[in-house]
Amino acid sequence: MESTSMTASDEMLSVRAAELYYEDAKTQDEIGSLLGITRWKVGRLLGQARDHGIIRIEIVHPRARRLPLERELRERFGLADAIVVPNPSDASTLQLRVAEAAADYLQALRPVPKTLGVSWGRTLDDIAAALPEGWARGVDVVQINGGVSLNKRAGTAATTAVTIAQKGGGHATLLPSPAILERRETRLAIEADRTVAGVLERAASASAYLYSAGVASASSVLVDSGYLTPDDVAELVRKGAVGDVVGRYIDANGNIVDPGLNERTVGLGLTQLRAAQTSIAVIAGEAKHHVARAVASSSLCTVLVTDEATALALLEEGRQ
Amino acid sequence: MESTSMTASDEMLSVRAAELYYEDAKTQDEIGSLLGITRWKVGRLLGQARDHGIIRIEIVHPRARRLPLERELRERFGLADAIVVPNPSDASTLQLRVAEAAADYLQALRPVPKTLGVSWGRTLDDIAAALPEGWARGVDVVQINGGVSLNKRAGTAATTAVTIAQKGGGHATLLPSPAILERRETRLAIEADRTVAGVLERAASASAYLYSAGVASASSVLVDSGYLTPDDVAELVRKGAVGDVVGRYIDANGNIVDPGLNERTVGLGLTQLRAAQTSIAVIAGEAKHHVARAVASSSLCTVLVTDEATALALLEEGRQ
DNA sequence: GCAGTCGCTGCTCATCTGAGCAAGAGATCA
DNA sequence: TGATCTCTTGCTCAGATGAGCAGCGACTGC
Repeated sequence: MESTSMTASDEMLSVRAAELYYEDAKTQDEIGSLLGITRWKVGRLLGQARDHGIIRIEIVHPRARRLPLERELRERFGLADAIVVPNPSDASTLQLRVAEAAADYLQALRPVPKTLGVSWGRTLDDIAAALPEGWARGVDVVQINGGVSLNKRAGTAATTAVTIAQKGGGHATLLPSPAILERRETRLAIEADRTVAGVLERAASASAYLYSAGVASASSVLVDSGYLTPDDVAELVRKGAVGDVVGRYIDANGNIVDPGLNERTVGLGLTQLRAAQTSIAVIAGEAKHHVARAVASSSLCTVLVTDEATALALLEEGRQ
Repeated sequence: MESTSMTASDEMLSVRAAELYYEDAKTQDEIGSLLGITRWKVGRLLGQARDHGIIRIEIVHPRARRLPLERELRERFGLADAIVVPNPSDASTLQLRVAEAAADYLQALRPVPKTLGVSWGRTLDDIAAALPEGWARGVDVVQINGGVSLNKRAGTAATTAVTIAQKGGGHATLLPSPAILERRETRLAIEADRTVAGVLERAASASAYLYSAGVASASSVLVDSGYLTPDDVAELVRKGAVGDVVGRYIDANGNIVDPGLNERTVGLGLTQLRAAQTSIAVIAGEAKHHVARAVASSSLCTVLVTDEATALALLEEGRQ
């Protein structure tokens, strides 16, 4: 991306050449004689036109991706991989598109994970639905954070994990515990329980993780599920929370906001998540820009699946 | 533009190939081994992607043109040439862009016209302004329809012609007559006058014409100039008028709407205009779609300079 | 079951295109 | 003015690409 400025006449020639080349499918040679210049000059003009952004090439397809952005994300945040899908004109389908992309990625992931640790939530549901039957041959699934149990959506978390496992030809191991308990001691006690301890152990040794992130707001699933009150969340936000990852609230730097609350939360810890070989975060949408930044910049994930607008927002800051 | 449908898997491959080719600048060979297919298959997938409109290439530049649309216009309406400029995001600059394009075209017109017949109006003013000093060496300009004289913009018509002539190194011949007279006899009398007759003769023998078209509405320049009342125009519209060309109102088929009025109008007749070797109509903007269609489809011009939206509207009807 | 047809595949070959290089045209400075 | 430097230009050459063709398999109708 050179920023060499062009003379006005060269700019006009560039435009004419670009039109003849891309819209009229003429060869550079033909364009040369048409414009009275050599074919090499035409090639250079086209190059300049590309550099100056005069020629815009877009791939219009719901399943398209944005490779240049993916590369930038990888480089900027030191990710192993990044998946960026274009924002659909209809914003309501965005979550679906991203889920599809995540499902695609999961299916193509090599080496195929033996055990996949998953969180739960709306996004994970969508991914589970988007995965095709037989997306893998024998992938076991284990929940990495406590499930929903006390609200209307009871069972959803379980369904998600089971669906992913079934379609992947493996078994699901559920974490039979609330997401957040009222006292630290209770959490220690339940984690000491043989069943729960076994699941957590499995979770800790999973070969890959798949999770999403929530926004720190009153509409969070954790509030919805009754684990937290809107006031609790407001307090967390006051302390700097931008969102939650596997049930744990983090600030813009990816640090735990409320250690006390963290101590009452059941499931894989952020440290374990950070140590993972492969951890896929699926985070998309206007509201999640902040959490996405926190996750990406604090090494909480090795792979980020997101949308173009979020990717641009992440790359915006600190671009010279 | 083939309409061959693709299988879902080929479509996905097309998209991936297009991304790798256009966004990642990989060779078809590399893409082939990456996707596990031969490079020829990659080439074909890219071809299909282009055919299906998955790959959208746009040239982003105020002076850009839309060559494929120009070709379609030429073919559909049997034009000698067509110039289509992209619609700017800021609609207020559209007239300026089109005027620039018309000026460019005029400057590049070969053979260089010895005498150029021009009408007057806002669009012609803009073109005159857009023409660079010395756009031609010795092009004489002659007005082809009666000028504005009785309104605030008096003199504009003259200025337009003079400017074009001066910048082209030639002289301007003005038509010293009102656009529309009150009685047919007066028109005959004034046209019989030696001065006027001489100008009209010159106008009739011009080697090229440049004119715009007006919309049939109360905001027309002819109303503005006091030649017609809003009621007159309303009546014309009732009779089927879509707009005016060199002061003469035509219907959707390019026919004179009111023969009586036509008989009172001074200047080149539509028949003469239709017989011209080169007649350049510059018509752009939402409001002028109907006149543009009438002009293009009734052979009133051999060259049409317009904007993308208008071109699309013209091509829309009767597309199978 | 079998010939005919159609569409896809991989190939050859000619053409197109970009990287890199040497020469020339200006610009700059002493 | 002359020397030097920089930017542009036209070129060579190798690699990339598209057109066209023969072979293959699948499907169809008898």
